[in-house]
Amino acid sequence: MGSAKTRRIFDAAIDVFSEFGFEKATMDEIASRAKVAKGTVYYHFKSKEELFVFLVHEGTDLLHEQVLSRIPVEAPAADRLAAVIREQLRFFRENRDFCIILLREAWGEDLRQREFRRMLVHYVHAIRDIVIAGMERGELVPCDPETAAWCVFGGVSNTALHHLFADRDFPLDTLAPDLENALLHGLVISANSSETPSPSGTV
Amino acid sequence: MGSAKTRRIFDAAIDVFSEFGFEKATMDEIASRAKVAKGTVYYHFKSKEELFVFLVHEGTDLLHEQVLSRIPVEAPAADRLAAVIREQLRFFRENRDFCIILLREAWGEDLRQREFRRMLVHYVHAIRDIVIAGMERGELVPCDPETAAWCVFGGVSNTALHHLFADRDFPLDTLAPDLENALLHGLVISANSSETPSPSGTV
Amino acid sequence: MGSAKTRRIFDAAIDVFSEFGFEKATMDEIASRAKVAKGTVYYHFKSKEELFVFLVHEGTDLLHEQVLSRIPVEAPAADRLAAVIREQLRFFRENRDFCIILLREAWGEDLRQREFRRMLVHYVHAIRDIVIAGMERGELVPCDPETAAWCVFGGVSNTALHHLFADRDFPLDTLAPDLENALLHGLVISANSSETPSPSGTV
Amino acid sequence: MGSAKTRRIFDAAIDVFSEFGFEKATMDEIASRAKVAKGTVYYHFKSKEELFVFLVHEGTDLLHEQVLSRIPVEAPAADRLAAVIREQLRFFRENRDFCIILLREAWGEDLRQREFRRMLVHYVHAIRDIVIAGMERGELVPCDPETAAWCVFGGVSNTALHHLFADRDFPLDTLAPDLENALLHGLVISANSSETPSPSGTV
DNA sequence: CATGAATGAGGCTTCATTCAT
DNA sequence: CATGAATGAAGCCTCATTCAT
Repeated sequence: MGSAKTRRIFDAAIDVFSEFGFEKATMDEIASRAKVAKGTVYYHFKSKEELFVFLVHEGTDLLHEQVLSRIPVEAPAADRLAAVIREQLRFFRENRDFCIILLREAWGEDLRQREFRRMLVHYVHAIRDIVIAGMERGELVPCDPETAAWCVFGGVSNTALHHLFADRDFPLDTLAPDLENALLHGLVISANSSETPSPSGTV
Repeated sequence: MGSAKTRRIFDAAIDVFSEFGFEKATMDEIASRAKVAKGTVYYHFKSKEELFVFLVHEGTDLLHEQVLSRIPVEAPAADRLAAVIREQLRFFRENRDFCIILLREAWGEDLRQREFRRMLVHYVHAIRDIVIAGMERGELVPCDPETAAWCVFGGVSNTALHHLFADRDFPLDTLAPDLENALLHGLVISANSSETPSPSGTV
Repeated sequence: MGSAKTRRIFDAAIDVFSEFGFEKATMDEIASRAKVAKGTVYYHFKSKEELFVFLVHEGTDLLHEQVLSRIPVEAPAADRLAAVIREQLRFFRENRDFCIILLREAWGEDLRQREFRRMLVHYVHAIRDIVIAGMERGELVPCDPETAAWCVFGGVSNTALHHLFADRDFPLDTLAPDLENALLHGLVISANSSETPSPSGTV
Repeated sequence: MGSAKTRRIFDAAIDVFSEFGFEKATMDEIASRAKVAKGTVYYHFKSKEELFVFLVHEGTDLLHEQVLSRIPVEAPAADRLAAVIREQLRFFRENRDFCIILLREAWGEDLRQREFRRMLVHYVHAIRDIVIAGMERGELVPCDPETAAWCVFGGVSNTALHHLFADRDFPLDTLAPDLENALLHGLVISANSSETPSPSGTV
C-alpha cells in the first residue's frame, strides 16, 4: 500500500467514489478529504482512472481475504454456500462504500468497468466451483452451476445494497438465514421443506 | 409522450444514457442522435436531469406493462414467480439499454437515483406480494418475503446483466428454467428434488 | 474563414502565438484578446493544436498569394529570384507575427511542427524550381538548386527576423537590393562584379 | 563547469531542451536522464531558466571554439568565409541538439531569448567583420556587410537544419562547396563564372 | 551534498444551459 | 417551435519549485 499518505488518499478515494460515483467524484474532493494538496494525489496515483483501478484491485484482494478464504474447504456444499452468503453479507456491511462502487461501476465498456467485471466474474466462478463440487458429490440438485452462482451473488448483493440504502445497515444474524432459505432451499414447498429453519420475517 | 420529436429525443436519450452512463452522456450527443438541434432538446425537456427522470418514469411503466401485467393473477405462487423470472428476463433482453441504466444509476443519493430506487422498490414489492400470497395459501415455505423478493430480483438481474455484457445476449428458454431451478426450488438436495426438471447445464 | 468571430479569434491567436510561442500561449489570453469567452474559442476551434494548424494552413495560402503568385513567370531567372527576395521580405514585414511563429515553431517532431516544415519545404521547392529553370536556360551558374533555394530562403528569413527583433522594421528598398547582391551575385569579386549595383551599406 | 554531476545534468539538459523545446522540457526529465534526483538539479542550477541561460553561454563558447577560432586570420576573405561556412556546417552536425534549440528559442522577448539573440548577433558580427575586412582589401564586392553576414549565417543554418530534420544528417564534403557556391560566388552567371568549381548537384 | 515527497498555481478542455434570431 | 452560437463554471492534470531529512 505504500506510505501512510498513500493510504489516506486511498481511503478518501473510496469514500468519495462511493458517495458520488466515478464520474462525479472529483480529485479535488479526494485531495481535500485526504487533507493533502491536489498535486499530492497525482504524486501517488497517475490519474483518476488509475486510482480507481487500484481500488478495484484492493477490493479484489479484500474479497478474497474476507470472503473466499473464510469458506471451509472440507465441508458439505450446503455449508460452504451458507458460508459464502454469510461472509459476503458481512463483507457488504463492513465495506459498504466499496460495495456500492462495485455494483455501480461494473457495468460498462470503459477499461475500469471491464476490470471490475473481470474481478466479479472471478469471484462468481469461485462460487460456481463450490456448486460444481457439490453436484458431483450428490449434495446439490443438478443445475446450471454458473447460473446458480450468479443467483447467489446477485441475491445477496442486491438484498444487501437495498438495506444499505434503505436502512444504512442490516442485522447479519437474521438476514443471513433468510438468504440461505431463499437461495439454498428454495421458495416452493417440497416434501422435506418442513425441516427448513423458521424464517425471521413473518406475514 | 407528446410529439414524434419528443419521442425521437427520448429514444436517443435512452441510447446515450445506456452507452455512457448519466454523467458521461452529453446533451450534444443526445441531440445529435435525435437529429435535432441542442436547443430543441431543451425545448422539450427542461434539463438533463429531467430528461433522465422522465426516462425513469417511462421505464417504470414499461416494467409494469411488460412484466407485472403479464403475471397471471389466479395461479399457484410457483407459477406466478416463474412468470416473474421469465418476463423479467425477457424484459432485460428487450430493453438492454434501459436495464443497464437501471442497475447502474439506482445506487446513490441524487434525486434521480432516489427516484430510480423508489421504482425498484415498488417493483420488488410486487414480487414480495406474490410471495406473501403464496405463503398464506401454503404454497410457499415460510420465509421473509421481502428478502425472497430481492433475491428473485437480484438473481435474475445480475445473471441477465452478466450475459448482456459477456455475450450481449442469452437464450431465454434455457436460462429461465435454470433460474427457476435455483431460485424457486433451491440448490440443496431435498427428498423430492428428483422431480425437479432437468437443468440445461450439467457438469 | 467562417464568421467574423472566427476571424477575431484567429487574429488574436496569431497575435498571442507570435508573442509567446505555441507552448506559452494560453487559450485564456487568446480568448481575452478576441474578446470572447474561453468556451467560444473551443466552439470555433477544437483545440489549441487545431487552432495552430489552421494558422499554418492560412499562412501557407498567404505565402502563395503574397509571394509566389507575384513572381513573374516569363522573365529571366535573375529577375524572378530578385522578385522572390523582395516579395518574401515584404511578406515578413507585413506578417511579422506569422513569420516569427513560422521560424520558431518549424523545428521539432510534433504534428504541428512537421506540418509547418511541410509547408516550408513546399515553398522552398518553388524557389528551387526557379533555380532549375534558370540553370537549364543557361542563366544561372551550375549549382545544387535545392541548396541554393534554402540559402535564398534562409538568408532572407534570418536577415528579416533579425531586423524585426532589433528594429521592429526595415527599409524594403535598401534591404532588398542588398540581399540580391549577396545572394544572387555573390560576395567574392569576379570579372564583371563592377556591374553590381552600388550597395546601400558602406564600410 | 564544476563537478561531474553538474556536467551530467548539463548534458541531459541539452538533450531534453533540444528534444522538447524549452517550455515542454521538464526538470523531471532532465533529472531522470542525468540520473540524479530532482532536488539535485536545483542544487546545481537555481532554476530552469538559469539552466537554460547557462546552456546558452556554453553554446557561445562552443561556437567560438569550434567555429570562430578555426577561421584563419591571415588569409583571403573568400577563404575565410569558406571556412566559416564549412566550420559552421560541421558545428551544426556535431551539435545538432544545441543548434535546434538555438534557432528555436532565439526569437522572443523573454530574458533567455534576448540572451540567445545577443549571442547570435555577436557571432554574426564576427562574420560581418570578415566581410568588412575583405571589402577593405578589395577582395569582396562592395555590399552591406551586416546583411551579407546574416545571409551567410541564415543560408548555412537553414540548409543545415533542413537536412537535420529531413535526413538527420548531411554530407559535409558536398554541402560545404554547394553553400560556398551559392553564398560566395552568387547564382547569376557572370563573365568568369565558368571558373566556378563544379557543383555536387546538377539538373 | 543529495534526495524525493509535497505543493498549488495555472493550463487545456468539456459541457449543461441560455438566448437572440 | 426550432436553432446553434455563445458562455463560463468546473474538472483533470502538469510541473517548477521548495524543504525536511
